[in-house]
Amino acid sequence: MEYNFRDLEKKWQQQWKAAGIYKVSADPAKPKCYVLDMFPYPSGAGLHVGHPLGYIASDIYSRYKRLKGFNVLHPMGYDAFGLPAEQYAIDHGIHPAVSTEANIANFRKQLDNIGFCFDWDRQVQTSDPSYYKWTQWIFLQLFGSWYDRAQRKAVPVSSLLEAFAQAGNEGRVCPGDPNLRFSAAEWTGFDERRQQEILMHYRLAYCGFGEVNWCEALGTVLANDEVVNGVSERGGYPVVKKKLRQWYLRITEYADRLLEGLDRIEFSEAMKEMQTNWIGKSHGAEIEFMVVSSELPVGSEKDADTDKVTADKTIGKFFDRKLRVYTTRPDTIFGVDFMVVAPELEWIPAIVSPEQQNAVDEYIAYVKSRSERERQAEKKISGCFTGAYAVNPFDGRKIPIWISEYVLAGYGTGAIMAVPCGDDRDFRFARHFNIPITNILGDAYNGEQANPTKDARLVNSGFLDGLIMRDAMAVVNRKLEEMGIGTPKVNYRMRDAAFSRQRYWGEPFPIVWRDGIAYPLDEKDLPLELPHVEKYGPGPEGEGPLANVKEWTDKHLETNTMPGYAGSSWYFLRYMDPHNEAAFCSREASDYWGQVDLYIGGTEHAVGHLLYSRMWTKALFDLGYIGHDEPYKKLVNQGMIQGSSRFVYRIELKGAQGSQGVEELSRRTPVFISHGIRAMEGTVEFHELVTLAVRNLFGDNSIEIDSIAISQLHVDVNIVDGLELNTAAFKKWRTEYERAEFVLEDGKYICGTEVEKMSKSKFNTVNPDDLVAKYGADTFRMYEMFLGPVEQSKPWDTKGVEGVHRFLRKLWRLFYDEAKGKIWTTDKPTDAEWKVIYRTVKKLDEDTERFSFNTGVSALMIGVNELHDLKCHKKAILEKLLIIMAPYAPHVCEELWHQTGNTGSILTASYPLVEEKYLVESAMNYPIAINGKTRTELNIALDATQQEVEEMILADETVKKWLDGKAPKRVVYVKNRMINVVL
RNA sequence: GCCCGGAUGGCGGAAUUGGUAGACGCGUCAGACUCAAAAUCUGGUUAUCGCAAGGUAGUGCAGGUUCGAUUCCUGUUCCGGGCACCA
Repeated sequence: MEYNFRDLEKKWQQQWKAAGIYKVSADPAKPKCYVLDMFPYPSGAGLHVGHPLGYIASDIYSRYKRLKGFNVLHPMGYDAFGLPAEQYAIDHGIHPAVSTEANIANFRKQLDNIGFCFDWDRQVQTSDPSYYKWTQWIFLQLFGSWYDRAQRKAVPVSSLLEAFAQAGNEGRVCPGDPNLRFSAAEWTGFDERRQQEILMHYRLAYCGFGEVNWCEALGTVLANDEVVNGVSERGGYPVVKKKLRQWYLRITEYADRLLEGLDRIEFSEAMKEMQTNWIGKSHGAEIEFMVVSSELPVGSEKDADTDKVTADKTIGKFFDRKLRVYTTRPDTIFGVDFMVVAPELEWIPAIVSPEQQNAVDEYIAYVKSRSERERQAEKKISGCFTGAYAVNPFDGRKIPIWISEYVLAGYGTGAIMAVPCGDDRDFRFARHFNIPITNILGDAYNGEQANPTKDARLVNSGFLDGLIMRDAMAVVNRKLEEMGIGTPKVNYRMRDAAFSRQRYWGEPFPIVWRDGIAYPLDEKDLPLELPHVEKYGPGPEGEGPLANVKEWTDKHLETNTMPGYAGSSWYFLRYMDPHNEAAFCSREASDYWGQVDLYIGGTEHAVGHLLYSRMWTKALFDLGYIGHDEPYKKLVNQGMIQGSSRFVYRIELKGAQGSQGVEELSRRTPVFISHGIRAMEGTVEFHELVTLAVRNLFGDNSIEIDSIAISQLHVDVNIVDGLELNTAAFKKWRTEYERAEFVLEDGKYICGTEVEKMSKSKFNTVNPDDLVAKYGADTFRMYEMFLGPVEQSKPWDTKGVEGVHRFLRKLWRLFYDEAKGKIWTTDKPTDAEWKVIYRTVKKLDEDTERFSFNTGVSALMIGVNELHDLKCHKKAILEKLLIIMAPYAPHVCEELWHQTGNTGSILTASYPLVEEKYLVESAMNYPIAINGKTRTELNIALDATQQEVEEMILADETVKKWLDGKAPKRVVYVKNRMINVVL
């Protein structure tokens, strides 16, 4: 009986399906375990070998936990709304719902091939109205709530209405407009419009205005992804910033709780750091400066009594507009040499001097064409003086106000005070524009480099002179507050999340507009279904495609749709109760399943999905809909499987005088040169070699080549073996290469190679289906795990898959022999055999528990090898092996489980317990190092004392040789580890 | 530019807490079986010097801490991911 993986895998997949063995339901008698994958976006390209990496890991863990007696929830679904399907629709006229369905069917087929234990009855699909009904419903909860800073939680907006009517907004700072104050009487006096406007400034989901990438030529808003080098990816048209009405989520209100929550969840330190940096909490001060139109004469600037500047109308005028800056270093205020303001702030024109007008206009136009990324990544320093000055409130010094692209309007107040002696970027800016630098650091500043220290003693700093900078902060802050021109402030780098898209393929907002006021739809009107359209082009004025739908606009429905992350912000809850028509998830279900115990997915979601879903969870918790406020207990980040691209090199020839036909020839007959030959490009040998080869190819010795151009082309990795191109397959790959000729090295065509993102356009994708067909699902699963740690990124290489396949056959041969047939027995195992199996059980248990699947596979290989060496074919031993291996290779283990006379699925077996008595050792081979370098080994009892060890060591020949008659300085003896002799 | 990772033989990787660097697998070399091939089995395989015993170097690079560093610290190079409308 042989290992016929194709038949047995198919057989078990069918039987498992028929038996509904992966169906799971809440069972209070068992401990629960919720294992979740980041659900895929069903792209048209299908699944490539990178996708299943995380799925296999989670599948193994789920099966493992199930064997350990847990009730395991392990669902799967599709994140089905998104831009690619819409773009495909625009290009091909196929409705996104249609292409998405087809893609999902394909994904499902591919996933099923691999033998996952998903409970498909719980599948969710974000684009399904029965699902997005609840996305809309949650949106309405966010719209209907505000964040009460006093209680530190979200509460219904209705609570505001009562409070406002009684006490105005006293004690309820308006997050959207912090300076807003009104009394109860004022509130009741406001009309509906004003009241709604104010409420909007409180809501967790609110409407505001924001800048988008606007492409006039395409008449549409573009994603950052679709903008390359400042122009549209499609067509290369100019892209500018445009202000549009947008929806936002007030995630900034949750900033502190998102930070604190990190202490209670198991994310990697790197992930926590990324989220922490993204939230970017900083302590500092907001300071207000007077703005003046021209320089004040030296010596007249300060009023000695108040330390304030008084206006002198003859030499310049003060503007009404004050300059507010946010700084984390108020202690450096005497070192401020210039101010920098974000170029897009709308009040800039009001302060620009006539002389600077043109320069400023030009600069603003330039910045408008630049993306935020470009602005921050730019190494070249740019900026423009406005002609206006701020006035230092303490010494009256006039400070030039500049605009520069590196300051962003969205952060802090959109303006900074620049202290060149203490900040590197400010320093370089000052140097570049020849702005004089004030030294407030004394010796700590060398004039060559900024010094960002907080520990220097301040000089040139008026009333702060002599103070250590870190101590000076509180002093300045107190003074600023006294003078009423500054307040200590906690700032966050994180901005509110833009929550609307001018697109078709997303969830419609359950919002209707009346007289410019947004009203929520009634819950009973959900879902608000996406209308069917024939055309997917944008609407007028940068609106989404829904603005073209008459029935939609007639009802004054919101024409924006929700972004891709809306559906993924709560899907983990829907899995718990996927068919509930009365609620997004019953409290009973969410209380039972609770947090996701293990979440597996890529780091690319570090600051997007993983923050949004945490916020939604917190909001739902605050409102009492669920009982936990962090969605994920533990997160494991799978590495990205990159593609290993292969290249061929086509040459284009220019003939010398008398060989004009060569160009034509090389156009008609594509000639490819091997990688090693290309590497010689530019040398005389190269030219000669190619000439010779071309003469041979075309049978014409008179050919003279003038110049050779080489173009590098991606070639399908699947027709390359290692680096060697299968030239016959290459000719069949594309009709234009049918007549291709090759210039080989050592008789082979060697391809160039590069590690890149796996993508269809780079022809470096490897389809799991092909591997499963060739080696079986079990081999594929184990091979993906064996590649390396799940967390690590690596380029895909199919090369080692044979080894894993061989291992599975070797396992099979423990049970069946090709010639003899059945060889497994019911004999009683020896101690040595027990030792092997228990050691394997123990190691695999530890490895699986810590997600070290690659070493887990290795442990299984070692176990099987050792059992082979022992010629162990005993059922009692092998059965245990099958159980622990079943999570990794479920099909073959299930088959052998039944072959050895077991009834019932191996899935329901229970995990073997280790009998430690077989593993106890009394001695070990200690490595003996001399000065840290291992020189020999000695077998020493584990309970040996320091003295016994020293005696043994000193008697050893090798040690004696190294000691050379001298006594050792020291003998380091670490029990169970090693012994080091220090000379 | 900013934030976060990573770098170990020809290749993927192992070394879980600072304690034998290279487990396991691929590839490759030699051998066994075979008419032959496949499959399978046995042995070698970091480099270098040496017949060997054994020595020397060695975990991207340069330093440091330590009896001992792939592991900790400082600096640096290259590669990957993210940077707010791809998902």
